[in-house]
Amino acid sequence: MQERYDPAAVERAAQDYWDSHGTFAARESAGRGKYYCLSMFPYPSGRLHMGHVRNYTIGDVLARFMRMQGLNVLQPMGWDAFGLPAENAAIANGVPPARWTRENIAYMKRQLQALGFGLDWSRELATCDPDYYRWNQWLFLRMRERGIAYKKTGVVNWDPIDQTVLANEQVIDGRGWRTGALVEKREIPMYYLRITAYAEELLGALEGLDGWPERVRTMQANWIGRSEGCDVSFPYADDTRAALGGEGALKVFTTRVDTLFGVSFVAVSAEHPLATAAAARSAALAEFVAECRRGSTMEADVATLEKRGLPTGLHVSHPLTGEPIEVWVANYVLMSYGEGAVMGVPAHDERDFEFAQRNGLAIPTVVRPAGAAWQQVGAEWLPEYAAHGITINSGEFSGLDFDAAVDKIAAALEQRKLGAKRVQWRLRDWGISRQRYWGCPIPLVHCAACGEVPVPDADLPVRLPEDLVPDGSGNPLAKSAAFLDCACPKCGKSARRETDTMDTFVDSSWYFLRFASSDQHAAPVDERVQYWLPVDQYIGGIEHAILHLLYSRFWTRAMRDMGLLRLAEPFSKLLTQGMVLNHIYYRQPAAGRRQFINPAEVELRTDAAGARTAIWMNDNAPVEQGGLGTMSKSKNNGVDPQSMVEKYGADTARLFMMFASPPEQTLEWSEEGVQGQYRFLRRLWKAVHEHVSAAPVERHQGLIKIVAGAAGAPAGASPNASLSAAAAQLRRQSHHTLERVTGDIARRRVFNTAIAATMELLNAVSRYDEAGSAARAARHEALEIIVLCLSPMVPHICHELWHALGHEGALIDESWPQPDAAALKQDTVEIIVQVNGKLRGRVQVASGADQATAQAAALADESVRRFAGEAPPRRVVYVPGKLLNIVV
RNA sequence: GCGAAAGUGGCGGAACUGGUAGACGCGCUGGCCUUAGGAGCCAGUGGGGCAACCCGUAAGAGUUCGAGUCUCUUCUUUCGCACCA
Repeated sequence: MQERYDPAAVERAAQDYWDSHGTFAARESAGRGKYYCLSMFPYPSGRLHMGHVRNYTIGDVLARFMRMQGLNVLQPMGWDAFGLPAENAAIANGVPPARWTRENIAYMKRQLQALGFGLDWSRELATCDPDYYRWNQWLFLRMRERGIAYKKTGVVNWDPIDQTVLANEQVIDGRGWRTGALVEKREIPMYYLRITAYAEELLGALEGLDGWPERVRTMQANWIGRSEGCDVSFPYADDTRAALGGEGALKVFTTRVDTLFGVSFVAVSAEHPLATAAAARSAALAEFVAECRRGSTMEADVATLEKRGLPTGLHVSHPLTGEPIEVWVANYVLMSYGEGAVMGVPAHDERDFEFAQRNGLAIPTVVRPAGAAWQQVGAEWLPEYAAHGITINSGEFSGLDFDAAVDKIAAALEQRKLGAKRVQWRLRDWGISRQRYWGCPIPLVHCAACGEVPVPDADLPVRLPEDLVPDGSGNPLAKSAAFLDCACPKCGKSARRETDTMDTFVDSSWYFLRFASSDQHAAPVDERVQYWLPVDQYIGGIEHAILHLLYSRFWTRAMRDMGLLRLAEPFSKLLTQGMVLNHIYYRQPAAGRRQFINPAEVELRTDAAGARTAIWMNDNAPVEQGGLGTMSKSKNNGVDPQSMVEKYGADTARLFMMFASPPEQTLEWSEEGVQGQYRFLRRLWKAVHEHVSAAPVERHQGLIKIVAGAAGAPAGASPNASLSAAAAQLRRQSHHTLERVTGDIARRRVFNTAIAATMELLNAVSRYDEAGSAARAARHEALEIIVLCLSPMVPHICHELWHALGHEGALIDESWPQPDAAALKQDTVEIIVQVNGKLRGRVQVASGADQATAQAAALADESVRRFAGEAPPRRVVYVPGKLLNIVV
């Protein structure tokens, strides 16, 4: 064994060993439990970032741990390779997205390999491979046959100068990112997947997902958003009938039909047919509707708009009283939710209250609290006004509580065929059409004679040409004759290919299934999915808590209903890792944009007064401190994992990631912290080196028995009996550490405390200075436990140290040991003594001591007696083995 | 705006089931050592106080023998909001 820790050499050797032995190639084999450990696959942006390193280290720790637990582990990796950044790179550099993407994949794959992740590379896939996306197309066609995929119009961001559809992130302050033109909303035909057909099941099944964080389940439940309410139709009044040229009714959905008698207006969205009709007759209204059509389609933008509206001058009739009610157009009503119209009940809804006050509309009170605290709402809004209560001023429906009022009013509406109770979902169908080049082509052909014709299965995949270079103005597929021109599969006449591609969320909605049968060329999946799925542990960023995970749950069910799977939930356990943060430093010029400065170039100085100043080392002048933020290119605060690996080695990078915070929380980058982990590994190396060079190491079969053997104790005797108190104490700590680490990884899924525990053990080994064969054996055992416990986190150095400690085989093939109960046994325990809940002393008592014994021991303590006084205690609380609280 | 979560020393964090607040690490202070290193070793390090002790987990209230942990209110930060992935 070398005296110096040389990470580069150690890591190369360990990786060569795993590669040449095919250690991580997963095999299906009966009789052994399986463990499918999956980290969310990366977008091949060019280089790995720290978020990836964190994500994949967590996965690798669990995969290696479970492998040592004797499970058949599958840990695959792939590439989420379609998407916008490749097109942006093409616009900037003129490189075709295909080439850019493939080069990025090659580079990032080398980075992943250098980090020593135990991945089965034989199953690697990229979503831009025709072998993969042909099954997207195949599955899409099956969904289309079943009515799961269907066509309707949808709203997109339109850049009028570039004549192109923009993604939300390409809209900055309502303007196109390249042209600066005001963005418009535009309706175009698109394909949708009927995820709402699964809303009930997706919501109900959340309850059974007990391996998922509660907060993710809550977020999904809120996203699906089941609400029970009532449809209400407001028949058109004469003026509206005249304007629209016919009979009809305005339909709204409400969860508060008990307040139906408090309606003082109805509001429709700017896209609603009634708004269009009214706008045709009024210039002011037309202007307002046009204004609502400008700006982005993002809900967050819409929700923060100033709530405004205009009357249409048209009326509808109240379904029960027949009173005329004016129709307004309001910018806060969403066409995509419910019916695109709402009834306004200002007295009992805060938004309607503000709207009515602003526009001088009536605010009739129709509900009072059960306690009769008030009979009429005031001029200032109070949250109580929206609470359920007793109906008033509601004709024959007055005096009812919420449930009764809803039942009676809904029944009355139903009788008149003007409404009925209904469940409404917030969840909308999933629009998958993208007017973009770098994605999976939608396999349809447009024929003048036959209309829209699906591409026959035998002709799949519809290949995406890989030599096009987008320029930002529209979809290059629509300009490529080679792609566009084709023969109609039905009539054979010349036809045109569909140029829309699929949302990249489609690609990622089933890749975890494909890993189980990535070499199957006759079908998307085969029987092997039944062996590997569900994923036992899925790991990824919290930012995917809703969309990706919900789409995957839906897609899996859709495939189940096609008979391709016997599985509903794809992910048994979910770990959502926190973001990686770093400091932000910048300078704000008098005019222009902030200049962000990389934290690696900044030095923090503390002046005499204790104030901390950040200095840019390039010019030795101060910079502004912008706090902490997620690592990103735009804030120039990223740290390149590559430089970490080169400087300290993969093990140090992995160890820091696992030590700096628990996996679900944000992780703050710290160069000093990384150095600390590097120091720890060097100390560990040195401790093993000193131990093995002090005397020859015998070959050991495993742990523990060595102590009894080396001390010459008779077989069957407790190994501790022949040990010194200090050696027995070291053994106890060794096995206690093993117990803690096992629980932390297996049960709690936290690694920072597991690492802290092994650090404590190494500190104890360093302090332990007894000599002799028993002492040597106890020390040897402690070092073996440290190396075993750390091996999932820092596998390279542990691989090497395991050999140094006298083992022939590879550490990764070792099984995870059980703590030795005999080593853990303790005769006395320390309990803390409180007086009135305040800590006043601590005493040693026998392990199973009863309350009287503990109390006597406690009162022998001088400090306890002083606070407890002479009078008998009013109450004594005793928690055996832990604490005694004397209340006086 | 709506939905979700998190606030503990100078810093990252620990305290798992309501029971010793600050494990472990970083930083800092003092000392030692040396083939002077971005090395190693030892000691100290929440605040106040000579001490006995007192105070202390974003702020404020409450439940309890006992609250960082449970409840309510407020503040701050982070994530998501359907075409970034």
